[in-house]
Amino acid sequence: MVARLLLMTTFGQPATLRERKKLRTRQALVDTAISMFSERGFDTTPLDALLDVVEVSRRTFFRHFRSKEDVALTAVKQLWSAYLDVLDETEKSGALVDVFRDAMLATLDRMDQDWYRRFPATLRLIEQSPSLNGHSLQHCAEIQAEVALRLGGPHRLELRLLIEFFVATWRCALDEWLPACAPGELPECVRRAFAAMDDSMRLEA
Amino acid sequence: MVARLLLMTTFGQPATLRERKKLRTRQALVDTAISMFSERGFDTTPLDALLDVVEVSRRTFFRHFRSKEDVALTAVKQLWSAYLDVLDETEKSGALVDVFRDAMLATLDRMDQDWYRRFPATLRLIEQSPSLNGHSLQHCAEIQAEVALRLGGPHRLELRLLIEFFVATWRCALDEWLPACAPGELPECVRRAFAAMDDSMRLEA
DNA sequence: GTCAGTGTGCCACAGTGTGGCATTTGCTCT
DNA sequence: AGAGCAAATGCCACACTGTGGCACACTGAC
Repeated sequence: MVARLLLMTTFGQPATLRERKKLRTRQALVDTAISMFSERGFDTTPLDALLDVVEVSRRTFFRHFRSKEDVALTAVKQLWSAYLDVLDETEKSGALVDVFRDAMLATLDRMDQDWYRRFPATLRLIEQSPSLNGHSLQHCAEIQAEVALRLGGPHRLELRLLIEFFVATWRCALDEWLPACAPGELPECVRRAFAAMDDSMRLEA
Repeated sequence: MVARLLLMTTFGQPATLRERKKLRTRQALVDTAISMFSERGFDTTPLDALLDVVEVSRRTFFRHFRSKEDVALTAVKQLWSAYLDVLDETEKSGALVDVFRDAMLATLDRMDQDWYRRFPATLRLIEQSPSLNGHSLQHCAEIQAEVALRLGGPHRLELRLLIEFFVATWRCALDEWLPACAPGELPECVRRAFAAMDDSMRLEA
């Protein structure tokens, strides 16, 4: 059992037929969701419409995803999950801001082409739907707590602040990137945003 | 008509009986909501339970508040509304971070005793319920956009960053304050958090 | 082949939020 | 004071999301 789990997580393909089938329906749900929500709007597309297309019962959907928002935000969650992985592998030395920034750049480098197709669409959905925005922000908060844990507990005020600043800067970078959404330009947007942090603290009225 | 509106907004008491009555039921909803949610939990308290106690129909409730979360977050919204007022009255000079911080200190000084009773309870509700947390974060985002508007448009990357940092710092200050929640200590928490901003940027691994 | 485990479908239900329409209640003008 | 008007409210029905219970089907192990 342990060996099979390792097989699944190390290479992309799960060993058993059952698990592959499960992943197929999951993937179908994610893909169809993104495309239907993008076309008809998130709030104005009932979940049942998605389920009819994918031919999956509501009960099954909610065994795969916690909510309608959850399936729409899959790309975002994948990014942060990968980010935590990168952070675990990174040896931290020097300024923590740079560690956070470089880990994000490394993460962006890892994401595949399929992700770069879904992620901008997801950002547009978030922009358009308050409900998605709320869930997205809340997920960011959970990630922040996770990052704080990995760096020695949330007790230090300065550390908590820095992590908040990091995520805030990342969101600003996304806003700069969103209009064009050229995959190659995202790292540059991230670098620009992080470079602007110091100046922003010194802004005069 | 205009005169009456001015009367209402300038002094706390609206002129007409109708408007006072409206405010009474609104206030009853807010008070009862905070107390019921605090006692029985936000997610585990059906809206109908609240409506039965206040003796208000669902239809009426949703003419006063946009959602169940909305009524629970009244204290938070009051704070930010007052903050925007203070910001409008303030003449901005010197470092913008200080302007933001001082405006918040001035706002805290303005809030009345009733607010200081409800606000900590609201924070605990937010901490406990993911749904409330999401709505609260989204409201913060709306306020950020509003602040950016009042300072010359959201186009400047540095300005957007600074506003994000300000709100993030405020949230950290709240986290420091939350355990004790002594009204007099909140300004001190705010000052400490803002004082820690620079150090946080220089944190080493 | 049998049997356990698990993913799934179906049904019913609770809870939130909205639209339409009638009713009441406060306000205004004569 | 009384009639008319506008606003607030109540009531009913409905759409949508999310959950619990139970039965069925399929996969994998013995």
